[in-house]
Amino acid sequence: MAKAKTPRRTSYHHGNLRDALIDAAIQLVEEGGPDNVSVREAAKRAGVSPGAPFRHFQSKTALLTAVAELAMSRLTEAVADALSEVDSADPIVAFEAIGQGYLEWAIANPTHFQVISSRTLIDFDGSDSLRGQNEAIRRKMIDLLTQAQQQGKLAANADFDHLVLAARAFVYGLARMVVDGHFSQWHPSEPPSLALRKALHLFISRMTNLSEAKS
Amino acid sequence: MAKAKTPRRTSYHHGNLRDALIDAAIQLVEEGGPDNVSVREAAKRAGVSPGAPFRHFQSKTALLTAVAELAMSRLTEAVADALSEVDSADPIVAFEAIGQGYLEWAIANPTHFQVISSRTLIDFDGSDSLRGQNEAIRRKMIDLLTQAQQQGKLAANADFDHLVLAARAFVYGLARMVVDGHFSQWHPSEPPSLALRKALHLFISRMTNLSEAKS
DNA sequence: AGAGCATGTAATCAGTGATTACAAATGGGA
DNA sequence: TCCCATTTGTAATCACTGATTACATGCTCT
Repeated sequence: MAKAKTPRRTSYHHGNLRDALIDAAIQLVEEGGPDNVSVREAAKRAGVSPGAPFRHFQSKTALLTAVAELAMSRLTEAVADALSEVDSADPIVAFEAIGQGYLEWAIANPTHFQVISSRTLIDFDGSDSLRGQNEAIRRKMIDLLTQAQQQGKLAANADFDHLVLAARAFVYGLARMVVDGHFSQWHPSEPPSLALRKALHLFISRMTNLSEAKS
Repeated sequence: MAKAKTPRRTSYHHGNLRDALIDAAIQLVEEGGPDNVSVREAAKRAGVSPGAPFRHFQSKTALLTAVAELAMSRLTEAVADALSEVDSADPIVAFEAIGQGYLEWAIANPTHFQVISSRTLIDFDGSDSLRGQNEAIRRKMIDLLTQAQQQGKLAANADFDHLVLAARAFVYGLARMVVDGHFSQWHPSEPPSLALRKALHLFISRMTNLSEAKS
């Protein structure tokens, strides 16, 4: 899938430098995290001079933003896959599946997750793609909660905004704790990923059942 | 409180360079976040040559780790203050207060929060102070849950580890969403901090009440 | 074929973390 | 009191980074 690493090139022009740079940047991200990416190294791997990338990306941030857009697409796919594998009609099960899919993707692709959730490495707000895909997931969550409520599986006065906020914060927090290395020494005998799944299920079942929280 | 910014110095030796460097680094962190810190600039502000800091800190990471240790102490204080202001004997109220204190401190000191929760800028695992203070908070949470259970305010079979994990992930997630700028455009009319408080309260009351989650 | 534009190069800049050889000051022991 | 070892800071330097500029090349369209 990836282009040949050898930067052999016969013509003066590269032909597809933009994509080659993104590929190289992804490779660098996978090798050593976002901090491992340098424009020069990406240029070198594309077999091109250090200044060339700036014809295609205004800044390092722009290059990493392009990487983030690809990564975000993969995350969206992962979430969609997780949803499509749910064989229950229960919207709350689907809701949990989103969290599962998100979490599993983040753990399987920690460096990419770091890229898309950073706001210093990339220009999130400046990318319609990033904002759009993020918002799409959020809207899907609200849809599912709405369905759940219509099916009488959620308190009639449930506050969707707070519920979705809580769910997002929870899953995001779990993912970041993993990615940020907060589980580097993990004493409970249980493997981390299992603990995460259980914690997620605990969270979902507690937060969404009909019993009402006292204000 | 801070030393004079003017690096006027009469003697060859600085006298207190180590502390001055930490002060300068804190100042830089407050001005523009962790990425704004450079050893050279800290040295300049301390009125000293670019190489001098390396007599006191093996690396930039070591300097930022020292900053993190101070920041973590402040966080510990903030949490302790929040706890001492609780005038209820209910351990679950105290439990929520820890979350509140943590969250408020993180929001009030976003850049310091970034420093202590990073694992690339600082050497967390290598600092007894950081690990210790972190663990102390975690243990306090478990103590409170134990009390709650003894007072019959928690399910008899509540899984403390998963509950504490969930609570930490939730609060950490909220804090990071704020710090990472995930609320830069916030559509609901409600101010973010209020929404966070409500979400936290929702979380605590749902997760800790006697009703049992179905496995 | 030639004009114009997109693309890549070379040279250069300022800033970074880090290391080294050297110089200055401090303080304890004779 | 004096001297010398240790601590502490300096100066020079290295390799690397993101970024900009002036220039060279080659593709494409009329």
